[in-house]
Amino acid sequence: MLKRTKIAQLLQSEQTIKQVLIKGWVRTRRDAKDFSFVEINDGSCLKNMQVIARNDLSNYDDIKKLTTGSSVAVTGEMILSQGGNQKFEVVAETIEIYSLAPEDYPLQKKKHSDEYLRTIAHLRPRSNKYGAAFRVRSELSYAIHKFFNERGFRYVHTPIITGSDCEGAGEMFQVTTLDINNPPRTPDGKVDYSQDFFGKEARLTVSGQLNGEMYACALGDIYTFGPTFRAENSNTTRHAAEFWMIEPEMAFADIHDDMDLAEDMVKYCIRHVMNTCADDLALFDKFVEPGLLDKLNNIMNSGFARITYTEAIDIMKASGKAFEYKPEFGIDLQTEHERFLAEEHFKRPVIVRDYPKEIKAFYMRLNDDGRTVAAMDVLVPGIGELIGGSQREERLDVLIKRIEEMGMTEADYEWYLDSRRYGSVPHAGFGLGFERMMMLITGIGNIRDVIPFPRTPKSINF
RNA sequence: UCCGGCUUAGCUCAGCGGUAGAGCAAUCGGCUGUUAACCGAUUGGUCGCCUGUUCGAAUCAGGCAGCCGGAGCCA
Repeated sequence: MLKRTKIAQLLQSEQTIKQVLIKGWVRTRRDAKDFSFVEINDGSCLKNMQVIARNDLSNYDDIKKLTTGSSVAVTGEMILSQGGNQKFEVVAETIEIYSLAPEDYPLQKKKHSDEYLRTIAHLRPRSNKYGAAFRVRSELSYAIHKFFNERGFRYVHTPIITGSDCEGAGEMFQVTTLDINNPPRTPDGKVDYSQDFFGKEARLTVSGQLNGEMYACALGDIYTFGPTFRAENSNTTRHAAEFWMIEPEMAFADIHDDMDLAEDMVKYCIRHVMNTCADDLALFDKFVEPGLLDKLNNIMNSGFARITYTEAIDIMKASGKAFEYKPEFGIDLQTEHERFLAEEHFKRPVIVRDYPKEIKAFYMRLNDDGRTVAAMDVLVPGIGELIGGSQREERLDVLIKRIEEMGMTEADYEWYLDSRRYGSVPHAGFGLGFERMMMLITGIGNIRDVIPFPRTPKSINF
């Protein structure tokens, strides 16, 4: 019994093969005089296998009806192709038709707009561009795990549902089994969450960081890699309500170790994808972002610029450039500032650190100057903020003071503060938006096009 | 959430007051070791929804919805 071989594997062959079995979907068919060319794609790689279907095949009449999108199994000999565009082709001995795609198959043999393909997100991975994107997504995921695993980081699964409404990273989705049309009430008229599934309010996580810190303070170096949710009404090309985030956390590490890790990880991931998805990246370089490969090589081979927030402000002031938001110490860096630094001034990724404490989260370590914290953001050309991280405040008294300063409730963080009560150590970590790295590596400009089924405000199809 | 733009055939768009057009796709036929082949023919739309102005609205006005881009929030 002949076993199926994937096209990606066949195309790596050094020589012709007497008998092969391939299975896939018809991309296009062209008739010649005594035979038909059928291009098969099985998703294993960008390239198709050209199949020669001669008119002496018993079901040739049916083969002539094969339309784009139809599914087939083909046996035959893989020979060197006479045509110039492919090394091999398969001369069919049998073609079994699984299913003919009717004429209303939505993917035509032509270029479609990304907006249209988004409306058929369930079929778009069958197109060249999206097939490539989601092969890259898979390889990039693997690269993340491989990078951390090779460095002795442990993979920690932090909860998706959280009872804490104070993870400090934005609006959260509520999770409840109560009947929202008729919820139980307490005597004073409020919703009685003691009767809800968890006995209290529950939400989808916006970050696993606080949990991750606990595990770093036990296992040493850890990372999380999982789905994250934000109920922000953000309508941009860089935000989604559901996205995947990578959050490493290192015990016995400071802000400089953190920056080293971030830079090493980005370079490692790019290298891995360039090595494993060369054809797919070539497509992006040709059709999506001309110059992409040069950009990626530049990122891999150049050191990331590293400056302090104060230096960044000075650079922008000295540039003479007219910014809409005037650079002054104390302002948050706007999109235009990030783009200026990464794209115009340094022309490569930049890591900015030591931000004013007022514009950063409570858990970031207070610097000796008393007015900045050991936070760092990695800004990349075209994307803006790819990574946000910090050295964490490990001093219990300073941390409690920061919680008070920011008007937060200490009682909500008792379990978190335990890590500072018992064997507290310097530690640091960061958060990386997985889809943002996908955009960086593929050149695809919209986050909706690097997630299989994107969830954004007013949109939850499929 | 704010600002701007768009919504006409399956797709991409033109038409911008007088009752709808192109290219591509699809279908049919022809030609051909072809390369998202080529040539010919055919099919295909209550012009996003609601209200109004007008003798007459795809076209003008108002409202709504959806989509796109930018900004904010951030990953």
